[in-house]
Amino acid sequence: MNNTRLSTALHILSLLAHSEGDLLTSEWIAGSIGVNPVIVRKEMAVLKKAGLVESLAGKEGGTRLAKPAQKIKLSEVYQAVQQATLLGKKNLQPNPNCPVGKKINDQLEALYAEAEEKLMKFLAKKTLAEFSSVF
Amino acid sequence: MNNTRLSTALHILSLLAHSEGDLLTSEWIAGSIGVNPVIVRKEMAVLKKAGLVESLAGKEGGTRLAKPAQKIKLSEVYQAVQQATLLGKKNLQPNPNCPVGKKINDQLEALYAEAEEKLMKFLAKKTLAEFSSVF
DNA sequence: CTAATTGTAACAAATATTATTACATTTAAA
DNA sequence: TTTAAATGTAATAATATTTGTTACAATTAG
Repeated sequence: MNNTRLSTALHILSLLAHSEGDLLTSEWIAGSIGVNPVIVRKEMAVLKKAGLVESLAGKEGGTRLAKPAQKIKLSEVYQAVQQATLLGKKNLQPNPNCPVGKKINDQLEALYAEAEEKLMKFLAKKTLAEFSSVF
Repeated sequence: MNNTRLSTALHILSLLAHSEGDLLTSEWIAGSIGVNPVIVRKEMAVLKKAGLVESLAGKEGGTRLAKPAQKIKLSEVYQAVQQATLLGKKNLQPNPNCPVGKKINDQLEALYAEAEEKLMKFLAKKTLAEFSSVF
């Protein structure tokens, strides 16, 4: 995760959690994060697909949480934005004629999956409500 | 971690764990991984700094583990190769005039640090010996 | 109607990662 | 003592990923 996707998503969701159900525009949110509004809208598309937010188009439109902040687990947020695996890419071209090369990726996959599972359990214990309660 | 650094490091270390203390050359290791020998030597420099391997220069030179595979924890390997934080970068330019923007990075930092700590405890329970026992 | 907004595609710019070349240095062995 | 085989590392190039931008169609309240 050498990117800002999770940070951006949590920032967006924290703002929405504090908006009391009011619709916030991508432009307004972008101003708080310090990024381009299109970045926000793209991230919104991802959060929307995951059922975390809902948007209304058109004048006076905007976005709000699709369910209470108490019911949004941080694991859901992570899974929505996640692309690459937590611990990295596997090896791309291991040599199948080498006993290690032949099996390394299975072994890495197992390790990485287990690590990710542990992380999910950790994040599942935390809610957006808790995370954003300090603001 | 959208890179292959940990995978490469674990591949290298697994080969060394199976070499019975024999010195392996970066060229040979590179052939098993399927990357350029210089990539291996660069990663070696990192593992060496962490005290996990030792190298001998010159003809008939190469690299071997600096301590038994039973004593190398995967958390040590992770910490040696890690650059970015586990869950990503913080927001770069949050708006300090916004209550959320002002504190978001502290909050993200706390969350990310906790997640990383959990991961370290998980990886500290695993050794290179276990990881490479299947080869 | 009109103005404000979302949604998204297409493209550009910036950054990060991986690969390559080159060569100085080291060292065993012929 | 010379040579060949290594490491170590700097410099640079090539790729891939991430982030930013522009443009515009579609939607909708007023």
